[in-house]
Amino acid sequence: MNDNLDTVKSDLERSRAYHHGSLRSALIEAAEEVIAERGLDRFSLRETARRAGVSPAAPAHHFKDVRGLLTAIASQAFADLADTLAEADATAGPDRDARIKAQGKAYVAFALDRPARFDLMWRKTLLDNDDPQINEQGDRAFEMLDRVTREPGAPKSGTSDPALAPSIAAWALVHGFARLAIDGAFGPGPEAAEAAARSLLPLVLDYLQV
Amino acid sequence: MNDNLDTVKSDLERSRAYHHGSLRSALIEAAEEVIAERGLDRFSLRETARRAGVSPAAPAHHFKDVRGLLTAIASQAFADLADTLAEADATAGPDRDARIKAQGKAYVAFALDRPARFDLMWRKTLLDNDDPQINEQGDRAFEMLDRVTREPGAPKSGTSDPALAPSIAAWALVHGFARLAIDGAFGPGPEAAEAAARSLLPLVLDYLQV
DNA sequence: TGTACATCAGTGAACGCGCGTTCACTGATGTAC
DNA sequence: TGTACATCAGTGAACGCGCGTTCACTGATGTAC
Repeated sequence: MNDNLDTVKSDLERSRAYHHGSLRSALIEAAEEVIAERGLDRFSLRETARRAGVSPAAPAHHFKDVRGLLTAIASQAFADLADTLAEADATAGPDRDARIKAQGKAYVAFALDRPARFDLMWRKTLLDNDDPQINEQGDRAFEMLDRVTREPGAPKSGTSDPALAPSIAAWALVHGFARLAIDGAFGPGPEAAEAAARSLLPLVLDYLQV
Repeated sequence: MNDNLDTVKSDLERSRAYHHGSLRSALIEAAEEVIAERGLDRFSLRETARRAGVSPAAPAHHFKDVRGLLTAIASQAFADLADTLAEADATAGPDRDARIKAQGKAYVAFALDRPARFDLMWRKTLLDNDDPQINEQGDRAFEMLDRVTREPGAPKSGTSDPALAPSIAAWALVHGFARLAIDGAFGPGPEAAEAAARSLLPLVLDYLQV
């Protein structure tokens, strides 16, 4: 208990310290904030450093460059997505159709919850596509969907086109719905997107017959 | 005939002329080239002017600002999309299911044909969303899909959720497929995207039962 | 326990860059008479 | 058909901006003895 108290420093103390202590995660947090507020197009590393209360040269000690920071964020986002889908699946009970729908709703909810971060996940030109982590986490997320959706009877890990088709169909449907909602096709602002996800998505999912 | 010959100038002559004659459309063409080559994130008005062989101040005589130029391009793109869908629909014959599938394939083909332009159409932060033209053409494109897909028997222009659901399902499916393909989810490069559209998309469309 | 020293994680100033837009201008075009 | 003149569509230089990254540096931390 005393140990704990001793190592916990106030924000003030931490801000005064020459060494930040957890700058890496603070930068990630600040960057997500910047993206959420200004959008991916107006993201900047300098602004991120400013928010973290640190000089513009500081991030270089934790990330190779701006692309490295963004890749770390996207990688974590894919990991979160995979976890979210796994949890939705587990909560949905045993019925296959219910599990697919639960994952679909969770996918859209994930996207709408933090749309700017969802943008980043797919803006490949800004990311280091050779990073092993981001690819691993991306695969993990798709595999969650694929495991339930795959045609019953198809080999578990078949990668031929026919075996993939139903999973891709489900993925495309929810991905497209999320994108359209985020991009304002159902009306401007996050409210319209949320409303569409609430009232329209359940109906839409009924037209997917896998 | 002579009239024609007299008014046709060689590229050289035109490039020398103080007045360009058709700078507006030349700028649009150059801008699409820049976007296609460098991607939307690295688009610039100055580079566009450079390609059109004109000073950086020239575009201001034809477009209010960079956003105006991009909006004009996106607006034209939506018009093209609507036309493309209409043509696919007309060519597909009378069968409803065939028409829906034809439009779906045309939608994806349109997106993959010029992915950077497709990006622009949905990058709302870069566009003037109050522009009446872009909204009109966007609506026109969706209505093409909606006209075939709408539940048989539902009122032609019902805008209630249940009436929209099948059309939105179709739209989301093809939009999501196109986005995933463009963003490299089926493999890197345009070849992988084209291959997926060829071999996977027809199978995927079978899981949509509207 | 105290000290010397290597390493680590910051600073802040400076770099060069390309951008969108504005400005006063000028050459070309079109129109009224 | 010719001329005066307004309008149009360009020029090119300059503006201020914010950016990512590099540099030599320094203060703090941790470790070997």
